[in-house]
Amino acid sequence: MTSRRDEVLAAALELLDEVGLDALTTRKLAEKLGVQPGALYRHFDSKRSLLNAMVARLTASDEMIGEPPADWAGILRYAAVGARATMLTRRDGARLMATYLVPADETAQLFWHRLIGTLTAAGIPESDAIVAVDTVFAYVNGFTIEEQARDGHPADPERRALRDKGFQAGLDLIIAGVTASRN
Amino acid sequence: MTSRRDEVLAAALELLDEVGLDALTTRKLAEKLGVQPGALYRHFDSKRSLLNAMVARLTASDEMIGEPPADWAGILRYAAVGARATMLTRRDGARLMATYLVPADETAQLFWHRLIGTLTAAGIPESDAIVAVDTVFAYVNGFTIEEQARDGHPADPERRALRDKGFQAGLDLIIAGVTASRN
DNA sequence: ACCTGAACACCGTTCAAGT
DNA sequence: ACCTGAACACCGTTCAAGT
Repeated sequence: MTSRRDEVLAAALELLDEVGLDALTTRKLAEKLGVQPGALYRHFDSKRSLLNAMVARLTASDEMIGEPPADWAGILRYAAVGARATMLTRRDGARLMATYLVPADETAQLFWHRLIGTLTAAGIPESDAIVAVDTVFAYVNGFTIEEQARDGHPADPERRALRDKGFQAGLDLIIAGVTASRN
Repeated sequence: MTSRRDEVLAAALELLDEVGLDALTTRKLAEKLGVQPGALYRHFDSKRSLLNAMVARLTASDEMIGEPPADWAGILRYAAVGARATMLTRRDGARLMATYLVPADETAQLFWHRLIGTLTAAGIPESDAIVAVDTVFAYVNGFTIEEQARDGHPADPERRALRDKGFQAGLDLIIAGVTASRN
């Protein structure tokens, strides 16, 4: 049931963890699959489309742990923590997702709209909700790209715990800003 | 008085604007300089060290326009706007700076410490000041990397004005969060 | 449907040798 | 001090041909 394309994708994600985004080459991927470099182009138009597919795969398997909270602040925090967790599942995951997430991605669009909807339903004006969501995700991207560049993969658990604390603190700051701007 | 090294650096920054970070190759740079590819290695150890030097050059010419404000919120805003302005001077400037800023860079270290000092002098506890500064710069990086990936270079003036407004709104949100967390 | 073989136009980097 | 010439081990991608 798993297509050859899916197997290639799985191998590509494994290779990403092994060598990192900058050293992820189509030729190494072909070697890992026991195949000639050109054979990959039966499954993907280009390296870029391969990387786009890897991102789609990551965001799709974006299983959130635990139940989503009911209040808007909890939901926003939950979404941010979930996005960061997805990025941290793979070496250079944040840079990969920031660079190769296709803007017209349905799942991402839907996700964004639902978040905005949640905040407006809680009484936040739509323009404020958009600013809040965009700010939070710019922060998540910036924070996690820098984190993975500095710490490598996998980061040792102590450093990870420290980064988690720093991330939460910044996230809380932004959420406090949203609350403050509401009055 | 300008060393050959400086000329190479200037050509590299020109080339960056012309082709973008991903297409910036040592061979194109050599051609632009009318020189064989190998000749560059008299001036730089590697492509990476070239890119590091380009970042250092950008951050050094980080002339701030106008006088810095006196209040901590103004100074934080001023620093964030200045960092973004520097990134926007070159195509892919944000990604370049996020990827190739050497962590031990003296200028960057000093800049960071002075900012923290300003906030603590204004009565903000040091741990809060660190969170505030780190959050703001993660935001600046994340926002501007995404902006340049989407808009290209140079961005047309209308889009730029729109991005500026969005950026300011997010920045104000974070600063409101710092203020709120102070009480 | 999937892969091979072979090629094409590129990369970053090294190093002896020239001026 | 700066550059040439030539090489080495790589890249992404195409395409006819095989099974």
